Amino acid sequence: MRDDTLDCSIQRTLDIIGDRWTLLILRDLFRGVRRFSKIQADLGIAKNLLADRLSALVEAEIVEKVAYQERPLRHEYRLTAKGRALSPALVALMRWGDIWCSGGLAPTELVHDRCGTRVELQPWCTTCNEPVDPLGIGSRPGPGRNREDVDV
Amino acid sequence: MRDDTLDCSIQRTLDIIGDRWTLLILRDLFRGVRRFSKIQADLGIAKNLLADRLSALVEAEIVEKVAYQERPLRHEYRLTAKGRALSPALVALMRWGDIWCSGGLAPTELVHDRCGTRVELQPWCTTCNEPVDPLGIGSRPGPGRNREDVDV
DNA sequence: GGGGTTGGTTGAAAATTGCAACCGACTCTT
DNA sequence: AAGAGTCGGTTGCAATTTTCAACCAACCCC
Repeated sequence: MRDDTLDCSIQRTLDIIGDRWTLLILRDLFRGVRRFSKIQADLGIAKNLLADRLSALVEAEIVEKVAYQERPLRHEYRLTAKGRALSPALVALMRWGDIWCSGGLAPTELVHDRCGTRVELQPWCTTCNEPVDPLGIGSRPGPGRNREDVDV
Repeated sequence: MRDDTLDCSIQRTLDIIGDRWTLLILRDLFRGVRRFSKIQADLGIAKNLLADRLSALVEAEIVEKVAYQERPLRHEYRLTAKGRALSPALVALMRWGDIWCSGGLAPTELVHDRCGTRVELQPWCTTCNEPVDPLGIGSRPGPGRNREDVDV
């Protein structure tokens, strides 16, 4: 569990969405809050920052700007497939908050349809076909590793 | 609106770990980089910020400070159970980066130490104690509050 | 005693964020 | 047709955070 200092997907991801507001903006988009003024009021974020973050998200193709009416031309922001793919990360952060910051009382629960109880995200070994303890996870260079230079 | 924001587990979580450095520090701890100077060199973070973040993490009981030698008394930082519970969130962020920021080719793969093969994140039902098909997941307001909601 | 390592602290500059005011295009009311 | 309101911003400035370099204290080894 020690070889990779350099070329890290967590780093790359956090470079894009790892500031104080972006994940909260994405949470609102997931929840269906898609308009500038609604997000701004919901989060209490400064308007200039929200404009910056949204245009960065559009540039990163995580979000797209779509007209929702013509006559006063107005746009809303929608998640792309790339943005929707962040769902597991938000779910994982939400579950952690439920358990460790809300006394275990979830504001919103994800449930197993069949039995009606909570679902978690669990590291899983596809070979052993069983859950993996976090401390039993190691890392190694993957196929996408090509650069050996710049430090994170 | 505002009250929902205050009551959201994602918000609570990001209040604690949602700055630019904290998740990267935790990534290093997961990877076994546990000493102040190693983390500092690895991330390139300013030393005063690293000290601040680490003490905030200790205060939040995500990390604990443990002596690793006596005679020059030195400490290292270790994840607590609460910290280790963030593993799924980090894995989710990493997998997203693998797929969307590295052309689908993971720079680093997570592997099961015991068998050496790849680890994925699996939705897991804590009641049935078995994996859940993503299509079998629903959501509902939890005991922490009821509002109209989310389909993350 | 000199030099090196570890784990920091301090203080000032630079960058980022928060805040309030303003704007343009449009609509709705009177 | 005037005036007020909404939406989605932009601008400029103050306040907060982050960065960077210097310094420090304890301890080790030579």
